[in-house]
Amino acid sequence: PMGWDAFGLPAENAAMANSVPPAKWTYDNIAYMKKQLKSLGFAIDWERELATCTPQYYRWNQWLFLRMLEKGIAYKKTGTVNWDPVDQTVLANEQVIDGRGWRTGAPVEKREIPMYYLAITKYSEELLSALDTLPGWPERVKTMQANWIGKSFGVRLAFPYELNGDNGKLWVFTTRADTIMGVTFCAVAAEHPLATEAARRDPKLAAFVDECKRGSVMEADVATMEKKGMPTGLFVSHPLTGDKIEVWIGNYVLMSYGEGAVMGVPGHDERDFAFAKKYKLPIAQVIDVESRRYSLDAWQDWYAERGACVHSGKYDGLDFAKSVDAIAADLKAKGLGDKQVTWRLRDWGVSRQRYWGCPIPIVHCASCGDVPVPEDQLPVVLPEDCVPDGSGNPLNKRADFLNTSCPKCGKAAQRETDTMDTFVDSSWYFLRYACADQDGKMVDERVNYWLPVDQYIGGIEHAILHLLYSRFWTKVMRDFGLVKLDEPFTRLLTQGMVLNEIFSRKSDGARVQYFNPADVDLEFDDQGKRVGARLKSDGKPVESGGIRTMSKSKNNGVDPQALIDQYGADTARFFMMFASPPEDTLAWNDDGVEGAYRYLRRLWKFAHDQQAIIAAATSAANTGSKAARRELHLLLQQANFDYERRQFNTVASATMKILNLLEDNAGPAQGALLREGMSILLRLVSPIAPHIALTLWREFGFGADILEAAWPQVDEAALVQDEIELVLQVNGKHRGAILVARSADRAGIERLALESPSAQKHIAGQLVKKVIVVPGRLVNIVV
RNA sequence: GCCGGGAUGGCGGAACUGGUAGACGCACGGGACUCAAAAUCCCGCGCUAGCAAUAGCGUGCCGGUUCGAUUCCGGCUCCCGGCACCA
Repeated sequence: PMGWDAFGLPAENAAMANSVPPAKWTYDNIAYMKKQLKSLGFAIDWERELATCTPQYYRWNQWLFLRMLEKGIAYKKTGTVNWDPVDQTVLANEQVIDGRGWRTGAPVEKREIPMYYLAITKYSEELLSALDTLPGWPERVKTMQANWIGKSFGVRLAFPYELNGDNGKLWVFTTRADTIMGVTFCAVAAEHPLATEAARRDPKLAAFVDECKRGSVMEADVATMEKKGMPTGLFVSHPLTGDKIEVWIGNYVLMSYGEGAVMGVPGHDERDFAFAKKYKLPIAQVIDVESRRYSLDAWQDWYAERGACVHSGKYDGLDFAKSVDAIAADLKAKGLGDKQVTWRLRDWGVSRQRYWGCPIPIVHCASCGDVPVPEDQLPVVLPEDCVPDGSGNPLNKRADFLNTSCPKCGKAAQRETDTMDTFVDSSWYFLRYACADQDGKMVDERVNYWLPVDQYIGGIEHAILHLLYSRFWTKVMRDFGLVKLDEPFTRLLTQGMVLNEIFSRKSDGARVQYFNPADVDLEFDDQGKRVGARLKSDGKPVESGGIRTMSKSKNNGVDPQALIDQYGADTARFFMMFASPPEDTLAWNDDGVEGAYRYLRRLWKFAHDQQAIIAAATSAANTGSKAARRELHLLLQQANFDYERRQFNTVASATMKILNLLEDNAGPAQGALLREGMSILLRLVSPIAPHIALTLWREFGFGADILEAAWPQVDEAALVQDEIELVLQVNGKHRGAILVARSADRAGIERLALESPSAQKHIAGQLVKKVIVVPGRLVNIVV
């Protein structure tokens, strides 16, 4: 996962020293990387690195995983997965949703399987609070992470019950303890012990429990499915009143969240309200908001707002904070509850029943149990000739991989065939960059020099999972003494998604085949309306699946190499920078690439046409047109501002405006302006179109390496003007402009404005109520 | 459903803290150059009315604040990303 940007210096290309514009600018990416890495003090043997990075990577993944097991950061427990009852395999979420032509419409079941987890929740507090130490991260990403971690303050409380002669407690968690007197039922997950007990007594309940266990475990599915429930016939006692409360089984209660049970307050929770309406359960108002009228007829949003307790006995009149305090204190006195902080964040299940991924380094022995693979036997590597066929993990069918001996007792044993989530790999690859040649350790001291990453760039789709896992992994490595970092990424840029059209065709049976848009010809009628699409290779029609995120599975990605081959790297880069701000979603369309190509060719030609003039001019003689020079420095100011805020499309546009300006001032009369303008323009455009900028920079004798040149600075003196144009408005409507002296005072400006013919026309004898003057901007006459 | 984001011409987008909406470019139309084409250059280009000057309307929808709203506030609609096993 190297992810190097194609930010190459030009090869020493003979064509570029020529003043004939080359058709393309090319570069040798790997040669450049080697050179750069060497200059940074790395000695990388690239071929060797490619050949060895994967096993090296597995080795340290596995090594750290075993350390985590020792420290209790990694642990094993059962987890719930989506199970395909037809193929008897674990389903990926994507297969559940759209099938990719594999399992569309297949029944889905939940299944409990043993899995390895990483205790990310041990770091909840730090992962949340450390967001404040990341000013270089976008606010929206920090908000998403904070919501995902989901710290909430509430009360954990118990409903006592007696069952088969034993006393038990049904624990629930609530953020709304103030509504406790409104509890009219409790609901438990199908996997809850009380549900199991109820199912044992009643076959109808057993059938319902089975039904609940079918269906997806995905949060989005659970949240949108129809809420169903059944009474268990079991009762618990209200912890404060002692009233009998019936326990229900609800399909919307998840065993993996909180306690696997909830208290039902239909009076003040929208979901409970709908549930109570459906099953004719009592609904009680126990919170009053500004004495509004409560009605059982329909849900109102204010029912869920915080207010004062009513119909709650001794708690009546108390506000949210006071009632929660009082109720928590009373529960505590009875030993039936207390305040508790809970988190939405769950531990990270890293086991995957798939072939691609780092093997989990565990051996299962009949006598010794789960035995870690000894350090000197790491890495456990994958067989390289496995072919996944879509029916389960192929490692299970590989005797050569599966069969081994127990590291403890030496008897025949089996390897774990689950592999690690690939998010494990992406959680620390950036650390390894700083010490890729290190054979003896996971990372070494160089990491503390190079890291954290100054500027990290990735898609917005990684705002939560990848970025949170990386932060967690870094903190674990820190706590193990491997690195001295708290956070992996100082500044973060989240790109918007690049979308493209999806073309597909149903081939044999249900399987869908996807075609890259580059391989598809579009057909239009005489009005220019799209009428169809055909595959270039066989001329037969293909279907459009809409414009969506580029993905490998939908084969709608774009290879920038095609643009580079046709127009050169500078044009490809300039076009992409110009197309939209990096944070925005963009539907891919390369129609505009011709414009970028034209611009760079125009720049190249203009520079050479004016080369003699520019060479003859001296930079000291700023004798050119004052207005033009002011315009130049205004554009430079704008470009510098836009670079600062990373809005590169308007930087590209500023460089176009500068070329337009210089073209308007071509000729010997403006030699000084042209020289200064060209020197500014080349430096501004150099990060976007480095090859052409560097070549022209050298040819003009500005310096040997444009990357070493000082960044252009605005000459404040050039911005000063003697007369200022102010916008003239009457009643807020634009009615022309007036020209005033720089030194004009407010009264003078008002007079000039009122006297101007345009203002006179629109005032038309009406009474002038006031005149608003915004210095340097506008005058607004209110009549 | 929940969390985050978005909506401005035919298209991508611009308008920095409330102050000339549509910069810059694409596409399109007209012209110059050419035997012709390509390339290049010049002009036009939000909508409606008008020969024009100009006037009215216009930043997803409804309402509010303000001398003035793409920008601020309240309420919606639609679209995109994430929702823990695509990674």
